[in-house]
Amino acid sequence: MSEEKKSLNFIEQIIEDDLANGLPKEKLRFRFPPEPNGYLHIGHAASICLNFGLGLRYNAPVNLRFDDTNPAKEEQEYVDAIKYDVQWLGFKWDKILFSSDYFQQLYNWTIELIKEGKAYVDNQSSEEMAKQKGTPTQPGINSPNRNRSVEENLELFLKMKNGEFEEGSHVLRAKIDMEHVNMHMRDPIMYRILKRAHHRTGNNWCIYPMYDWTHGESDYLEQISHSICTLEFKSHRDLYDWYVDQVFNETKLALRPKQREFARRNLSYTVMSKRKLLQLVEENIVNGWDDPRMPTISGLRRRGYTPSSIRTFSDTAGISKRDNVTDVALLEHCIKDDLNKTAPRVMAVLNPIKLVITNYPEGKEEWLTAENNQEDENAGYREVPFSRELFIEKEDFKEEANKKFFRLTLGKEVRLKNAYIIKGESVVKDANGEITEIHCTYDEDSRSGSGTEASKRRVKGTLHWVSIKHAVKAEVRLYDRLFTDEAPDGHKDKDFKEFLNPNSLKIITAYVEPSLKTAKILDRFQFQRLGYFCVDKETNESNLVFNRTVPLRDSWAKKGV
RNA sequence: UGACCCAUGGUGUAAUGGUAGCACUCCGGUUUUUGGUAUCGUCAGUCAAGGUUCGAGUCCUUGUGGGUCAACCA
Repeated sequence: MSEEKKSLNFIEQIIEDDLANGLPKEKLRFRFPPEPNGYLHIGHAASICLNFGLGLRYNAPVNLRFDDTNPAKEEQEYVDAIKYDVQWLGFKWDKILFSSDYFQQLYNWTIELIKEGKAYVDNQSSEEMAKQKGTPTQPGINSPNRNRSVEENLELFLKMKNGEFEEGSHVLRAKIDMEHVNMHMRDPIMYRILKRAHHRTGNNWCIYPMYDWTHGESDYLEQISHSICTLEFKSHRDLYDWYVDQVFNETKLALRPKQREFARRNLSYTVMSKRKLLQLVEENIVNGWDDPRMPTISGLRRRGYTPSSIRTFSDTAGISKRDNVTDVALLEHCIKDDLNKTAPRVMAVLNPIKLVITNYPEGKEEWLTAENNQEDENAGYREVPFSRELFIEKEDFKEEANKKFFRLTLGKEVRLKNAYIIKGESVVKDANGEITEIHCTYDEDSRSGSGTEASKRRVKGTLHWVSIKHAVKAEVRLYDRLFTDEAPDGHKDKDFKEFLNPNSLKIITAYVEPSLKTAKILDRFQFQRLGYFCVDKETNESNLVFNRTVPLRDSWAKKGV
């Protein structure tokens, strides 16, 4: 066997270079650092698969670290959901950690920085400070408070910490360079006053460190070798490095973490920003974070996506540094490919019309053997009931049709899947001319698997069906893309909600074979000839609910039009 | 009137100075008791102009296009 040479992505190349330049392999360590202010989505999955994938590849630990420095937005509910999603995706973290674990250490370091004259308290309004900050093309000017004495800074900062000042009245700033070409280096804020309870530290603190002053230091404390984030943090890298430099102590913690950036993953026909997803939830445009139309991990799960399909998608899409919009067709391909191999086949009729087999004895019923999954030889068989009156799909019958219509018409034969060959004979119509029943006859010797000559006859079409007497009613939710535009938030002068698809959810009543009575929440099936479906969490004793994960490819419908 | 990042088929990615490849999508053929799957095939790409080199998608220069940066958010 020749080993396949898999090309490295640019992050792996950076790591390989570092290893080649002397970084010991045992020092490799990664982290996935979500802020617990919302649910994880398919874009996060890219980051999760990247970081945990690196951990697997190099046999290195990966921490799950919650970046929880803003109590105004963060909640325990999100922490729990994120933990669940990461493990559901199939990854194991080394340690579960919180930036808030480092508040005291951060505070201690801050005192040192103030003593070294590298940080100062500023009590100007945010408007004043913004004015002094300059613009990307114009340098800023120094704050009048920039040269407070160390003693005064220490005293003011202590008062900030002790809650003696109002929110917004004072901040602590790093003293770097107001003329720096990088805006982030113009005396960035390190601490602000927030008189709010934190979901973990309660009311212990009323000053909270900012992201930049927390992230690199957390990486450093955890000795993360490669801190991988998205592109918009690129310009934060100078600050990241500056902060790490301030506390770096080779004898205590020898490894200096390295921030590297990759492009976030976008998906066509949806939005990925947490703010916009939150808006969809709060305005009840969708039914919660786990609405099956949402690109969240929980939404995809409820829709019927498997962890493996999401991992395959992330790996296949890859990573790079350029803006991208990945075609949702790739995601759909990944789930279809997975489910094709694993999902049991069943019969369900979504749009029923009655079919009567006139030469089949009234009152007779047979239990026919059906293969669960011809792609999986271990999947076995089940029994499905057959009788004189069945439901088939309305679309599977036409009174008259051309040669390309491989379904039931008057005078022609088709096979009923797992059952008999039938021939269309006549129709019954109501006063409006609508067909209410189709009458047909069956060939008694043609039963599937019976081995008779008649059973081996080839007919052009095969239809799925359910026995009316035995069928189980089920609610089926048919989903379409949430937006009608490939990039709903890619239009400068239009709100993304203008592109909402009014038909993204259609609820119907369907009839399914009785074996489905015992289906459990999250069980996935292929409704033959229709698509993949998954049992919804709202299923109960009296109401069986299915979500359509994705339809089967339909090359007939495409040509049909 | 700045700095930084990016530019390969419709989409996403690979080629580490040496045959532009893979996957998805689209389209067509074969097989099929799912118009599914499988399988075979077609179409389709290096932003532009210069330069270096025996040789450039790759290196250099200039241009063009896109993105990021001025929250007491992360």
